[in-house]
Amino acid sequence: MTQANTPRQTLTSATTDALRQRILMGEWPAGTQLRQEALSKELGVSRVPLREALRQLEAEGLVAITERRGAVIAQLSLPEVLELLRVRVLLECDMLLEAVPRQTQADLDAAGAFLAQFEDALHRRDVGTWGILNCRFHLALYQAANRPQTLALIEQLHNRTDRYTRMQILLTNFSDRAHREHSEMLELCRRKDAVSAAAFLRQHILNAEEALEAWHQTHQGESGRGVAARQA
Amino acid sequence: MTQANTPRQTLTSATTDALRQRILMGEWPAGTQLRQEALSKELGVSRVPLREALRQLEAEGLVAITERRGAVIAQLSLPEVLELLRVRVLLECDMLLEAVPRQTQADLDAAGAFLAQFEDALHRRDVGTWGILNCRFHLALYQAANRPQTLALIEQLHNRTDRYTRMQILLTNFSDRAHREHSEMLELCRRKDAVSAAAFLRQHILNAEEALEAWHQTHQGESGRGVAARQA
DNA sequence: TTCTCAAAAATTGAATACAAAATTGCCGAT
DNA sequence: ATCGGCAATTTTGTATTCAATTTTTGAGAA
Repeated sequence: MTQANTPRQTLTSATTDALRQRILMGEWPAGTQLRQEALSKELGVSRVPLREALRQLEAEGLVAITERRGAVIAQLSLPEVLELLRVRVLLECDMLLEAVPRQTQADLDAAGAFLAQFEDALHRRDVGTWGILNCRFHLALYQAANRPQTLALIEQLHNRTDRYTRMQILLTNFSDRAHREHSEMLELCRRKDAVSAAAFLRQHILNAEEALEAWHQTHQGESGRGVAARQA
Repeated sequence: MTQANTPRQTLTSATTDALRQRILMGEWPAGTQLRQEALSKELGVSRVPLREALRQLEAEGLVAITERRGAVIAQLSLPEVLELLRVRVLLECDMLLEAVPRQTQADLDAAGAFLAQFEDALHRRDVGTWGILNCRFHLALYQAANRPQTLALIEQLHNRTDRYTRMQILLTNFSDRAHREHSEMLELCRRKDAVSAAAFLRQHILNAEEALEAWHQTHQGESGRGVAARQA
């Protein structure tokens, strides 16, 4: 469609990106089997680049490959999600502390733009887009810290956890609260109050953590091993 | 050799493990081209599993794949190494604080065993083994925290950074100092002094960071873009 | 009916062969 | 000596084929 004849991007990379996008949009519930034959036919590629893409996504933690049993959408238990959220608290607070003093007007505007789109997706109840914008907003805030490696790590952590926080927020109608917290965080950044912003960010992630834990308490044993049973 | 006829492990996994091991042992300097044809022939596998292995190692940050130019051993600039070391400080200190109160005698003995092997490799000047044992020792200390996901993240960070800290320690003859610091850390864990142990760990990583930075100051412009020119 | 076990079907893993696209290096012309 | 272009190497992608393993199906027995 875009560049049928001259593939500037390798098929493997394009396949990886397409799959990652669709996984992040929540197209498949956790635990879904990804059949090589069916997927490769659907994407219009052969099995070789598809398998390379699956390997890459496995290393990113988005799919799980069991030998001779193929790939499934990665599934995290509640303790595992809590672990990763805790790592996010550590990394993101540290990043924000360094980013705030360096943030230019353009940085703040970029984050603000995501916040606006965010609100829009919220009203349309477009959960997939909502999750992706949530990640983009956070990353935009940390951009000014000028630490690309750490930023990439944080992005991967978001990719692995957003599925769960998103679901939690959808089911508990915490979307308004999350949006208000985001606005408040951006406002603190505008005021160059790095310490308060980091403290707020910490609480923001811990809130999601607690809500996820509480939801799991009341719904335990309802689904399989994983946190999420089905979605969308 | 071990199981020629019945490969319980798939070739892709075996290839990934073998390549990771050799990369961590420092067999190839950073930036080395990995030719698919040559490597697959050397490992006795076809190109398909080799390419899947390279994709996986790319996602782990050990090799870098440029489209249509193939794979090279990953190369980090000094700022990038410093970034990752800083992430390590955050994660490892947090882990150690949680691990120390839960450490059993068996945990401490396991770490101690690595320390002994460590000393041995040091006297043999076996830098590759030294680096791997360094990682194992650290991971053994965090085992009791019972946070497998975080542990896996820390292991990946070690895999990406050890090449550089190892080189720095080799070139500056800091190996004795590193060993003394490790012994001291283990002793603090034995005394259940988590706070001191974490503070010591923090300083331990920051020491490596500073030495790396100082070495780079005096040797700047000597090699290419990366921190390391050649090795072993 | 339900359970168990064996055969069949489906799926994954891997090798090989072949084609196409891009990069690299080399060679000659200006 | 530098620039442009051609050829060789290398990477990338597809198709085909086959082996090994898992999953499903189905028949027979309790």
